[in-house]
Amino acid sequence: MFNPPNAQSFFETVWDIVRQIPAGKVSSYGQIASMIPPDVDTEPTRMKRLAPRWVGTALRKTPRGKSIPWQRVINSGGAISFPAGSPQAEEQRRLLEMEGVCFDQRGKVDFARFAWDGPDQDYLRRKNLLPPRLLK
DNA sequence: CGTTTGACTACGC
DNA sequence: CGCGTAGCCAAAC
Repeated sequence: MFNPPNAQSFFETVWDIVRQIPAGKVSSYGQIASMIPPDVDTEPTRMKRLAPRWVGTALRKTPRGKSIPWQRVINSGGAISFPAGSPQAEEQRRLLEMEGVCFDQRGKVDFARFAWDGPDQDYLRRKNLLPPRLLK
């Protein structure tokens, strides 16, 4: 997906994309990853399962105080990826509910209602990004 | 400097 | 459906 020298720019790309997600909507690690062009050296098939994990890595290093809505990224199953009951999971859920995002009884978000469509075309072109894969 | 640890996902039971 | 797991490799210890 990216070589060590590119890690920082990859992280910043992730943070910038996450900043585009409006309140009340959610994205997934995989959806963010699907917008970032792969390295020319890397096999597309191989990066497929790799990329979302790096999005998680990038998000773990999210700088505080830069108003990045990290809480709006959840996993492909519609659930929060922090361990259930952990302080971080509860914080994320609280922030999302405050924005109007609902969780069902199993703790999942309905993508049909709350999935983010991705940034506008202009942003994609400006940043040289790919159209995101749509969330189910 | 070797080992462990992930804010993931697709896929097979 | 839900659950377990392989793949992956830079960070964090």
